[in-house]
Amino acid sequence: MAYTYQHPHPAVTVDAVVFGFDDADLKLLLIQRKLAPFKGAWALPGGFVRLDENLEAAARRELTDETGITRLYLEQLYTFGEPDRDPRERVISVAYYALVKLSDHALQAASDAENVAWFPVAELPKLGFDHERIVEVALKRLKAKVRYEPIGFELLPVKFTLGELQRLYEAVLEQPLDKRNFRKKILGMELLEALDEYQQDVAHRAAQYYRFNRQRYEQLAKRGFNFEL
Amino acid sequence: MAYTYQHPHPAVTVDAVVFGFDDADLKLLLIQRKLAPFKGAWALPGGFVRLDENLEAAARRELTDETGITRLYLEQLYTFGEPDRDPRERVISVAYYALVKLSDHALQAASDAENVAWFPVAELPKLGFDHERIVEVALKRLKAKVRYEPIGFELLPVKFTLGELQRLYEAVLEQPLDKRNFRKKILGMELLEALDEYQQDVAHRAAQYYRFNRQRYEQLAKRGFNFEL
DNA sequence: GCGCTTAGTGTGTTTCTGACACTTTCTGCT
DNA sequence: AGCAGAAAGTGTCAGAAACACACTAAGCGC
Repeated sequence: MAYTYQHPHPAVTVDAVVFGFDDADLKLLLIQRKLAPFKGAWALPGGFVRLDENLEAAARRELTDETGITRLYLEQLYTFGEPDRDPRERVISVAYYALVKLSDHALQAASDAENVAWFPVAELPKLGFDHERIVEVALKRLKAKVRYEPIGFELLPVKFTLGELQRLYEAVLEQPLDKRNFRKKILGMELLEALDEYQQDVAHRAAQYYRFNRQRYEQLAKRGFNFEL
Repeated sequence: MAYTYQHPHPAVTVDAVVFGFDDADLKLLLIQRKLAPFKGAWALPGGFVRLDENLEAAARRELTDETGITRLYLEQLYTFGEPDRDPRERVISVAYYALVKLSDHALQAASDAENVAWFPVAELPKLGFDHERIVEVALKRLKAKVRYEPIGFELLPVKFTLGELQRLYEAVLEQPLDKRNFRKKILGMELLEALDEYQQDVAHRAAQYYRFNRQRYEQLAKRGFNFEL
């Protein structure tokens, strides 16, 4: 079947930069390409947009198909459209970045016969297309956004300790934070609920679990409150 | 001439939200459509991306063609791709926002037989397509960005007074600012050069002119300085 | 020379930021 | 039993930044 137009049309794809966090490193989800171009190379999950779906739906669909991931925070990142970024034809890619709770989506290997793996962002392999550039932009955006919107919680399980939260911020911001100041600030916002629950089976004093109260955040945000770290 | 593909391709356009400032209001540049759909309605300048040009080049070309504007600050805003946003066919629009010095591009009417006009952002006409949504996103972005990057200067002439600068910020942020604190803060950054030049022919004390020192800003930015207002 | 208009200027208070070190609790090893 | 190791949890002080606030200076028109 063929599709004909009076003017030339570029192809449009979505690509997703999917971040996860494993209590030490910020990680990125990549797939190994089965087809040319860049056959065998690692690349961002993504694919062509269908004519009847919007861009975000396309990103979600591709992620589910290629990696099995379903629940995630997804936000549009930037659109990459250099004429030569794909050797086959003119392809414009609308990139998204996503944050997932690694605990939810354990290390399921390949879902679709494709090779899928998490890489620490500090040790990424060479990527196909202009995907290294896309990752760079995504990291910059994540780093900026995590400071003024409470999106860090999307990378943690529902219940987490303040230590885990701090390590997450340190990994994303690539700088150490002072424990006392960090706790003072984050608890002072009154967005976290302390649970009557503590770590089990740890070889040191057990930390208390907390939960992010999104409802409360949204109420405060309406009244002009700004998350800031 | 016809173009044929094996898979359906959407059309891709660029649209630009062009802001200007006239010493009182933030303004937006619109064109009146000559053709269906939305014939006669006001809309954002924009058009189809050619296959051999990148997205930003397409935005610049359309702006020059439709409005005659050449020198401007241009940055990608967001990509809009709801399946039904254009009644003709599936059209994905990569939106840009631009800041221009109104003084440079005086009220040249129509350059291309098209009707072009500046509207105060508070008094926009109904717009075609989903362009009202695009403007909304652009305003939000401008409001956020103007606080932590020195882009406000793009809306002013090279030489400006501190009063003009303050009025610009007040217009963009939609809130009054304290004159003494504003001056203290902006001068404290040492990004403005005071010129030996004063207003002429004003019916009150003449204000001194200043100039934004971009070089200095870039040097400081490299060393970790953050503009913030 | 008086009235109108905008430019230009400093201080004190409060709030926020950032540096900094010890005690508590739990496990595992001897 | 007790000691070593590891991370949790906790408060204060000093300097910096934010914010509120009101008068004098200069130029023009009448």
